[in-house]
Amino acid sequence: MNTDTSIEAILGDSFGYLFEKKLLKEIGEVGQMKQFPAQQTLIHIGDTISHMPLVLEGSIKIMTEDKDQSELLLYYLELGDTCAVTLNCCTTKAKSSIRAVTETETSILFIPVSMMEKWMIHYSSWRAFVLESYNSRLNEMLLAIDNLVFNNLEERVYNYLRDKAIITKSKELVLSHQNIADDLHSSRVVISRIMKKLENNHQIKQGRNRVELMKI
DNA sequence: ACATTAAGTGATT
DNA sequence: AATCACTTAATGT
Repeated sequence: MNTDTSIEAILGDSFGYLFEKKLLKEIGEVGQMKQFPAQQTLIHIGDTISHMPLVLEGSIKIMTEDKDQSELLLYYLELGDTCAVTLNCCTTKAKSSIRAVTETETSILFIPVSMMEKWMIHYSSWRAFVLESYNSRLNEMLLAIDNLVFNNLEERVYNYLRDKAIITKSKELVLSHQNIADDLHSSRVVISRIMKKLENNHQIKQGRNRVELMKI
């Protein structure tokens, strides 16, 4: 899982159908593979980004943060994803406007910005990948905004739990009401009441620091 | 046994 | 829906 040969293997599996062999080889040569445990902050707001991440394993939570440290979840990055906001930061040398935290154990391949500019010019498959990725990130954000504006908190909480279950590939989640409140920019008390409701409607079962989804 | 942290509840805005 | 103040329950030392 951390030898050079398996970087190639993972690359082939995840991106083989996307990129030509020559580009895959360059990615393998230039990319730095790194592993992170769950719940590790990778990018703080205000950080300057020098490398672009390609997610090979696990998932990453992308969120905004305001002055009082309260957060709002924007979207998740999963296998084969890259961060659109980072793409922007890379090309314009701007500072990060988001925070990135690993949600599960994660393997990431870091690619220097200089390389990605070169590839944009020389590989149409790379260009297509970057544009596609930018597009799907934008769509996910639109969904998140839609959810935020048009759904009540109860639906937002349920959607949040469902998404989390999908990402961790488990119906049993380990998290506190406070965690949910932070991600959804709400308060613990309110979440507790909503969770009670969901439990009474047999949509979830819950205990201290754990939630089980009944349907998926 | 005691302290700490998570979750539940009624009242108020 | 948020905040406060307080209770109850679960866990760690």
